Amino acid sequence: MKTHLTMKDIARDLNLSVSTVSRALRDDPTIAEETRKMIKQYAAEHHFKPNTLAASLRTRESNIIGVIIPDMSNLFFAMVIAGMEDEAEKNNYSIVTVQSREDYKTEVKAVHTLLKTRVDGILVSLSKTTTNYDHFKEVIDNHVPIVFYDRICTGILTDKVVCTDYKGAYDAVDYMIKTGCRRIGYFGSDSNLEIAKNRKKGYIDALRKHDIDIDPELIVNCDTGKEAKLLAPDILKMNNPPDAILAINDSTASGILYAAKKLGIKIPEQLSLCGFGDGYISKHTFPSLTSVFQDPFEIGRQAMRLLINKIKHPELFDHITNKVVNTSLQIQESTRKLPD
Amino acid sequence: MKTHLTMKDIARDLNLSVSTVSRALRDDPTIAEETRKMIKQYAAEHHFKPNTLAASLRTRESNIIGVIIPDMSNLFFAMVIAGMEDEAEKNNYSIVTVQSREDYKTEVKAVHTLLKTRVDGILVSLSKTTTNYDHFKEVIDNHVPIVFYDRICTGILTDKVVCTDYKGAYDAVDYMIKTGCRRIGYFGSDSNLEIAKNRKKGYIDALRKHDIDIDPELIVNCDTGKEAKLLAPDILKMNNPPDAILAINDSTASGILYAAKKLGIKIPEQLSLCGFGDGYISKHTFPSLTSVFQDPFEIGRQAMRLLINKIKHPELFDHITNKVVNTSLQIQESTRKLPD
DNA sequence: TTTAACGTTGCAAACGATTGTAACTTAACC
DNA sequence: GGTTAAGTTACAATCGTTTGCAACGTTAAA
Repeated sequence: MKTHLTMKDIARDLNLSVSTVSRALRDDPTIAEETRKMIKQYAAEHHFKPNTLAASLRTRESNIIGVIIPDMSNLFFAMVIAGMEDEAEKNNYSIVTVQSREDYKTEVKAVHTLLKTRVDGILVSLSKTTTNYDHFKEVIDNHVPIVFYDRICTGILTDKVVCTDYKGAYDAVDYMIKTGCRRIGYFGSDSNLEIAKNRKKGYIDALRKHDIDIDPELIVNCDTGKEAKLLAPDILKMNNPPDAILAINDSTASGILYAAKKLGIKIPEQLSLCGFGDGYISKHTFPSLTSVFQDPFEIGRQAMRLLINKIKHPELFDHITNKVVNTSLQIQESTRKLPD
Repeated sequence: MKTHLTMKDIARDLNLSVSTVSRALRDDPTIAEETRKMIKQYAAEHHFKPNTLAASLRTRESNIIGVIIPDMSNLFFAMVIAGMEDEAEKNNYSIVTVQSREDYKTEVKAVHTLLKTRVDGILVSLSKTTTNYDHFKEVIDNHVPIVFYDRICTGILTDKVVCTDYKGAYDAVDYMIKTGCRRIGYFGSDSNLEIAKNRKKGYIDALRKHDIDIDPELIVNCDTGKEAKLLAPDILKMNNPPDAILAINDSTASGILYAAKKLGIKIPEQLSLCGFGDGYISKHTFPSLTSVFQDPFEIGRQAMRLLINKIKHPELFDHITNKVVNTSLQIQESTRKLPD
């Protein structure tokens, strides 16, 4: 291994001390203008790259943010990371990502990996199977700032960034009612995740507001496209079928769409369909899918920004912060039009 | 900042020297069984986490792999990362990801970021706009192992992991011909990426093998769904329209599908359609899309495995390695059936 | 009894930066 | 001329590990 150029080398070549070199490179005003320029030029010419490990060791700051992702191959999360990366880069932070694979034990391990890496802060979205939060308490005990995004943790008091799940679902149902739909179904899971609860609540409250009775037969426990393809036909073939369905995510909506088309049901004439998601699937279906857009990129950005603020200005952010990213109903072809 | 427990603390509490503690924790056989056990137990009980920064500084190994991704919100790459993560974790490596956003300058910056981070190795897929490779030469000059994946670099001699783009395209066209198609079009870009060249070559060679003339009118320079929606109608409405199209990726295929359906063209009766990709979009279209599956997860895994091998056993892997991941034609609903 | 060998542990110097403080030079002031 | 202050730069400790080598006690061989 060829060894890198170090400050020591520069100091020797320029007949200076290491501390002077260090200070010059960090623009310390106590170093004479002339000396500083000389050092910087020498460094640039020789492609000097300061050893961040050594600096981190000394300053106790790694400038690395740890991110825990339930499933990296889920496009929503992939885009969340993209947003985080974007914001991190602007602030001179790197990110290391670890997956929990929707598994509690893996999540615990991920937390320990990040703690060992001495990250300056952690961003995390809960795995579907997590119900115990001791590993997060450990993070807090270690004084490592932590921010939850999207799938937040209610069992513990922390900062979080969520999107308006309740309002998104509410608005979607409200919209479909205004287009004339009356029997509106819901496909979603009964998991313990806040986002699942909130979306369902939005659905129910919208119906209530319009004095429409809730029919339990129209509520299906299902949150993937695969399941939806299997479960949708039953509900679509009933005597009094729904004229609209809100799905907890686009994958599920796409599954319902597929099943409906197989049955010859006309979309949106006979059935309005609305999903929830990152805007990817919804563009590729036919007809394109009306969907509550979540803006994962923005969620990632906001979460990263909040975390960096907490790291850099702990005194200003010593309280719990709750950021909300707006969802927006993106009306496309799978829902009826509003009457003029 | 509360300070962490260090080896020094353990040594003091146990009346030993730091070196003994260090050796014991790394299972050095020169440390007496009994002492070792005692130290390990104490460390475990007190949740000791060795400071990897210090260790890295000393050993000059960071156990971090740098990954450069053209676009993290592209599901294909998201899944590649998932595969890398999987393999890295098994070998006790972490990964830090940086995006190039398909931009040459950003890519150069990304390389420097990783070099500064003192990663043990780099995995990279070229941005669409990169034509100069000096930044990669710099990596090699710094003796940092580098492996290209998917979008490889031919301007420089390095290890790489690719999938069988040529064969994938060839087989797809061959299959469509066997189902009776004769006028087969191609939607793809003329970029300088190897994958683009190889897919087009596969398409052309398959036609040649069956003595079908190549009609330049059926070849469209286009590689996104958006463009395809705009460009496809022209070719579909010509007097002598294609009866099949191979698209360079699923997004493009999905765009063509959309346009065809708008025009009332029956899929696959009037037009067979085949894409190329990670198997995600192709499941969500209607009809579902026949597509050359690339297995991004496997590509990521293989690339990571190769890189780690080069890092750990440089003497065994001092030659250029070229790994190939097989593609497979996934026949779904958008292509005609083979005659019995 | 001496010596060699072995099994264990400790000493101290790295790794490459950061930073409080000391030391030096020069100019300015009384 | 002596004192002081400002402006520069150097010294040395430090961050928490790793690791070559020295040193120790014990046992076995000579």
